[in-house]
Amino acid sequence: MRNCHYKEAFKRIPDERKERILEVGIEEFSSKGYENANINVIARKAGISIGLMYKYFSTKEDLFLTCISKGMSILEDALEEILASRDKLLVKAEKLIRATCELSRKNRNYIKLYNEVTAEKNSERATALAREIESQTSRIYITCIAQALASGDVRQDLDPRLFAFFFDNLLTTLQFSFSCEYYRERLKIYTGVDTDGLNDDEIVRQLIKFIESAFTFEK
Amino acid sequence: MRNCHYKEAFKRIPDERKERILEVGIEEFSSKGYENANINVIARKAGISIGLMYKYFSTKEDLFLTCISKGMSILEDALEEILASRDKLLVKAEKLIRATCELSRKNRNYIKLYNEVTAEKNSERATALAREIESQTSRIYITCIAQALASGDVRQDLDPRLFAFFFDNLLTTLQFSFSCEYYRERLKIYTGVDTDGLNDDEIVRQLIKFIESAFTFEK
Amino acid sequence: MRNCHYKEAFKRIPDERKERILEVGIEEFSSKGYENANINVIARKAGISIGLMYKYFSTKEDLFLTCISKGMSILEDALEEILASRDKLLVKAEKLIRATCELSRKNRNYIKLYNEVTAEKNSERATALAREIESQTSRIYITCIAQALASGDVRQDLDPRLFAFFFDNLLTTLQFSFSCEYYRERLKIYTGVDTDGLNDDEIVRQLIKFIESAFTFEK
Amino acid sequence: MRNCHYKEAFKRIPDERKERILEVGIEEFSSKGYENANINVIARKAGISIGLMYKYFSTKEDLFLTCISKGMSILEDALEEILASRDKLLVKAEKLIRATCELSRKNRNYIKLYNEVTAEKNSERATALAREIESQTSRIYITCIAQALASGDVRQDLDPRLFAFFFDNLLTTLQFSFSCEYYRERLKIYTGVDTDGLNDDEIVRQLIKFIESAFTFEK
DNA sequence: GATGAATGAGGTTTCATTCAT
DNA sequence: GATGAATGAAACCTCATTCAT
Repeated sequence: MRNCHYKEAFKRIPDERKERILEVGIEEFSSKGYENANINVIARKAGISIGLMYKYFSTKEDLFLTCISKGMSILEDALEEILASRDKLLVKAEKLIRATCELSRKNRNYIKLYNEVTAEKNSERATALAREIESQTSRIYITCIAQALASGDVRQDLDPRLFAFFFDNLLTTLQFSFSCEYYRERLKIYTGVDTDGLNDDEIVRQLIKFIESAFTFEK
Repeated sequence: MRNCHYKEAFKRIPDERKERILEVGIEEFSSKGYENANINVIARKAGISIGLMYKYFSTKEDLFLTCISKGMSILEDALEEILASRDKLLVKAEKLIRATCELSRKNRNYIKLYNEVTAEKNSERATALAREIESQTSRIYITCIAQALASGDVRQDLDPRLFAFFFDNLLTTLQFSFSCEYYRERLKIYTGVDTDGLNDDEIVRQLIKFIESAFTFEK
Repeated sequence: MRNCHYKEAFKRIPDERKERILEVGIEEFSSKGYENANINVIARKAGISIGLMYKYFSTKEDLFLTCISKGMSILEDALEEILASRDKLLVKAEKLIRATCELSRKNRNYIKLYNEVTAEKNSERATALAREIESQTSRIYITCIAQALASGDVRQDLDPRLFAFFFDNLLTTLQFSFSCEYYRERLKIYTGVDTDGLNDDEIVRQLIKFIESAFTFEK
Repeated sequence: MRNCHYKEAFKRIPDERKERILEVGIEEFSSKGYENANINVIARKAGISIGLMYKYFSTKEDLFLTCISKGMSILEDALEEILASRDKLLVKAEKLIRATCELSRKNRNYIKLYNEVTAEKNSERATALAREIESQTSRIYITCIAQALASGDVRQDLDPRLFAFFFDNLLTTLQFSFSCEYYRERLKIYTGVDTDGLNDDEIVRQLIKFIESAFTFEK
């Protein structure tokens, strides 16, 4: 995440206030969606005046983008730590899946915000956001798999880019399935169990099985 | 999809007009999102008065839901035909993946509409929509895998419900990756190639590999 | 009531249908008020098409006026019978009061309609309505009192017109107090008892006392 | 009148502006009725934007209720002053009648607003309004008559509650007869004279006679 | 820097009335 | 005579943004 969507003034205020504004913003945007979120309400809940809000952010959109920056980098950081380890691919994968479950339970707001972003209709904004959010993670995923390929740890005819893509697709939907209303109900329909009542271990185990050798005869 | 969200009057009009209204509605909702879609614009583009629109649908939301019903049942029908075949699981899977690619290219609007639905923030509506949209498909997926399990075609320690879930997750994100702005850019970031320039065959082949024996040593 | 507000076509239809249309109209106008009544709904409830409604009445207002004509003449008829009798004034008054109570309990709709009319804001319409509705009754009241005056039955220094006016004021508010929501609650506040639980006899007796010699020393 | 129907922001503005908004509102509501009054017009005439109007009042209804509060308390205050005096009952009554005439001529808008309220069709709102508006006045009227009863100033077999009710009925209709279109024409029909041309003294004198010993033989 | 009062365009929804069949 | 589909003006209300203090 490089682009910065706040004004100079926002940089100068105490971290605590920064934090409060963005937390309230994330809460509002993630629970109501971009259109239904109300910037006047966000200002009030954050304990600052609406005038000051506009000293910090030029538009509602900029506030939204700054909230996203914060939310996404928190999510990224958690996963990148794991990706940076020297574990073998499947071990990393398992750790990532487990971390994804935990992260989703703890940070529903951030995930919902991410979900909101993925539904962006405006082409320009969507493209810019995808670049901001997905570039780094994708690079790391691809590198990991490429390394596994080089060291002969995985089948040689796989395409690292597409496999990284598929794997991230699974993690992404898993996140949503823990956090976002529609996906939560969908998971419940598939498993027959409420998301909150699900056993993470079982999901991790099955997902590992799935990517390890889904739909193949048992050996 | 059972629930019906239009009024009696809508049932009585010629199919051609029904079609036009819903097509325009789907175009508007999928390109701008629910909040930014404008019913007056939809009415005008569909060539009817706004008053008549309200003779057909009680609220903007009902029009939206009817658009969704139409869009989703078209998508479902295409996939269920394949699911009903007597092919072996992996063959079915391949057909499904290929059909998903084609469907997504041809019906971007419907997929975008589905994507809009998955981002629904209102808990009640999200739950109701998930039930309407996911119930039948999930049941079929689960049944297919359960049958494969019974006939020994797949590894015996998999959970049919979770595997169906994971597989559908892959199809869903694949759909989005062909149709929705954010996901399209994300796919481009992963593959390095613009979605329109992608070779479906390669994606199908790699995805089959992925679910067949992802992350396992080549034999 | 002389003026007629319906079209030729309305005259020609069977009485039963006339009756039904006006009854439904009275029900709708009296329960929702003129503005909130919906002529399309009235047509549907009366079992005729809206097109036909406009064959019978040029405008919503004309339907309203015709409903009023019907409602008011029913109320008038009941009272005029009493007024036409040869009883002495106080006897007539008592009969009128008692009849008013009964009438109000039985014909809440008509009274509410009358109440709606008395709140008419448009000066022209208000004037025309008052003339249509009040002329005859007022004339009879005045005549009665003038006759009582001539025969020495009442104090000689009263003005028949004003006394008729005051007396009718009391009857009118009494009607409203039995039928119209606001006035019903107001009566409850004054008496401490719900209108439905009130004893008509007591009201009649007290009202007779009131007009007979209110606020004077007992002899 | 206790309940408050405006927002905090309305409390904070200068009295002059408060006054202007409510005066314009009362003018609009009383001349057109609740349904036909237009808040955008009220805002424009009051010299404020519609947005600001909604900062002061949550809904059209709340603006209406606040207008009523103002109008009714002005009317109440004028009468309560008289009621609080130590005059004998008939003296008080005469003062009240005379004040009612004057008040009605000077405050036609307020009376018309009150008239609008008395025609409220919605049961809940009607009940709430009656309680807000009638409770205090009724209590005072009843007390006055009860005191007169205790001191032997009036006939001993009257019911204070009903007599208060009847007396207030006369004052209420008198008010309407000076202010509201329908009632004005009705008064003209009864008296033969236009309301504006009426001599208040004569009305006061006759009404006092009416309540003092209506319909009784002269002694 | 900080405030919050003020703006006003724009969207959803209603319903009296028309008119082709 | 009878139908009811169709019209479209108009009203309430929201909220991003500005700016005087």
